[in-house]
Amino acid sequence: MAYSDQYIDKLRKSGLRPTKQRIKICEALFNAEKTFHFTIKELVKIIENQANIKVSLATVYNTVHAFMKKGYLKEIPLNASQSYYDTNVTHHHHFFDEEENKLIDIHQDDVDEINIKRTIPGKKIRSVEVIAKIVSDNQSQK
Amino acid sequence: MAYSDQYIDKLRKSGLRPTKQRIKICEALFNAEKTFHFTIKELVKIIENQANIKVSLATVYNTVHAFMKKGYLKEIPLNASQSYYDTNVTHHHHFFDEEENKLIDIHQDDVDEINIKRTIPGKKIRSVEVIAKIVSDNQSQK
DNA sequence: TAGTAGATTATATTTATTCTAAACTGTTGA
DNA sequence: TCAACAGTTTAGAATAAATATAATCTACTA
Ligand SMILES: [Mn+2]
Ligand SMILES: [Mn+2]
Ligand SMILES: [Zn+2]
Ligand SMILES: [Zn+2]
Repeated sequence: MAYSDQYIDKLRKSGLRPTKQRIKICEALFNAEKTFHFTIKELVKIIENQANIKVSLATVYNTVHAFMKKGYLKEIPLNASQSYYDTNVTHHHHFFDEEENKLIDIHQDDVDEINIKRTIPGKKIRSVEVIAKIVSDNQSQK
Repeated sequence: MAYSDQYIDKLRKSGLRPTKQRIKICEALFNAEKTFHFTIKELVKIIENQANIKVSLATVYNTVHAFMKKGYLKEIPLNASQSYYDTNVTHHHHFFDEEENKLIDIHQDDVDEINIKRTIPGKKIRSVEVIAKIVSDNQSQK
């Protein structure tokens, strides 16, 4: 299993023991062709579908938090009651489709440099993220 | 009470009955010199401090939602477990101080126009908001 | 001023997330 | 090789924000 080995390495290098559960979660998150956005509930479903082993909910939460701390996942702020996570950890922005409750990546290059002409004394900016909320365009019917 | 009258008007014009509770909540939200950000828990505290009448938690939630629907409040997306609300309903951006868990307004004029060179077919942009996360700057000691 | 739609309230419920503490397992070094 | 142990998993309990319920109350109007 080439993938497993790769994840075992990744986990070991991160100081995380490569357990069955964590390797399974790595496969669910990082085997995908493309990066994607997910909630914990959705991730649990993905794991169940690819299931040969069972992973408890607490472990899913623990692992997602551990991976965030290591920089393998990002949390996306949305005005929802549940957290959204992103396997794309590069600096980028989002459309949020309010009707379908779906996040769409906007590549950094697709947004002109954001220049904030204001500073807070003693503080520095750690990240700058844009969320553009989108809805159906019904004007374009004519 | 000039303020009360003003809020009674505002509520009536919005099709909301001007109840004692709603007027009280208007006073808590809109008497302030400056706009501000709050959580439900904080709003409940503000009301309690200015208290002459009691307002139940359910009514606070109901009223905040009603005011949002009318455009008197905005919800601010943060990766927190509770919703933040804003009495500043103009288009603006935010610093989020991750250490103090505090939002700071950035006036629209303090951010250069945000140009997104990408569209989603059949969708239009409803809003574009920037969140800049800030942390203590310890490099600047020298 | 009575009737009614709308509003408030205490309380129960829902649901995402975190905590607990017992059982289990990957790692290490003797 | 394997015992020991720190790290991990787990079921289930706890927490807390938010919403639902349904009985009571009240602002409005005719
Ligand atoms: Mn979290
Ligand atoms: Mn809400
Ligand atoms: Zn993304
Ligand atoms: Zn604001």
